[in-house]
Amino acid sequence: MVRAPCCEKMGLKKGPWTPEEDQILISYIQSNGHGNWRALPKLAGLLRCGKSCRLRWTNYLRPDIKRGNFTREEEDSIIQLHEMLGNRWSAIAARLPGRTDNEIKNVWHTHLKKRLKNYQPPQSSKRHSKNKDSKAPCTSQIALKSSNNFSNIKEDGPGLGLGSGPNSPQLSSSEMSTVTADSLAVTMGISNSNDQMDSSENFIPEIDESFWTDDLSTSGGEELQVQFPFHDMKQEDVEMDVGAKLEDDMDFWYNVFIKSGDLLELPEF
DNA sequence: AATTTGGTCAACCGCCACCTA
DNA sequence: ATAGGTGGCGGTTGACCAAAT
Repeated sequence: MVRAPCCEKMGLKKGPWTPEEDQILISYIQSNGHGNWRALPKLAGLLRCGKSCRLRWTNYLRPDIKRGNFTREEEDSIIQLHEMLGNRWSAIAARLPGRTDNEIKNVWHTHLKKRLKNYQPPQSSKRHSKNKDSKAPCTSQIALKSSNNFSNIKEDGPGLGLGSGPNSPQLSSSEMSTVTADSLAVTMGISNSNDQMDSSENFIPEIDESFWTDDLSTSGGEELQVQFPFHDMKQEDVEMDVGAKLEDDMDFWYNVFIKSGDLLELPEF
């Protein structure tokens, strides 16, 4: 298939938008809507390609866009959502009213990655050596703070919302599809089995797309254990949260038990 | 004061999925 | 079934600015 040319035509302007162009675009969309982005610039009298117009509108001119710095709460939400969704910026943006995927992506790369990087576990911690790869997710404190939320976030389509991101629960997709429980009983625990984390660099298993399922009902009484790693937390924080002293050879995971047949309340977005 | 370095963010690029004929 | 058109997405770039040297 031959790709349609975009912005290749000579005479189409590129680069920053001027206030005049903005005004033209706003006026046109306000009175005509944006039925066809490709046709829009010509109809509106703009020397831009449709793609550029759409981007400008969705990322900057849309009336419902919230300008200004991100609050701490918003940043926390982004971290948490990124933990679950990975680099799916549009999915993250859909959960943050008034924020665009581009904006969130920028904030992630400029602020939040740094913020998380600074969150180093103590050198003496055993898990530290296991997590030498900086690419490994390091936002497990979010799971600690809000493990209940993990079970209640709805994906684009119906599903458990336990996340297909890099730090997703340890479930095979086949297991997951049968455990579309209606509710979660979230418990917390510590595992001291070293086989939770193998010695490979990326010990968090990947979950493929089939992880997500439309099947929200299930019968049977099986109980499935889902584990959230929080290997980057400071040991003392984990101990405080758990309310117990941790042994040196313990790995740091939350155990979440899903009981099928119960009711899972999904938030509305 | 001039230059370099680093951070920020708007915009672009290329790919992909979906829809329609 | 296939080609072409379109919108959407994520990665990347580059202009701009402020701080550091």
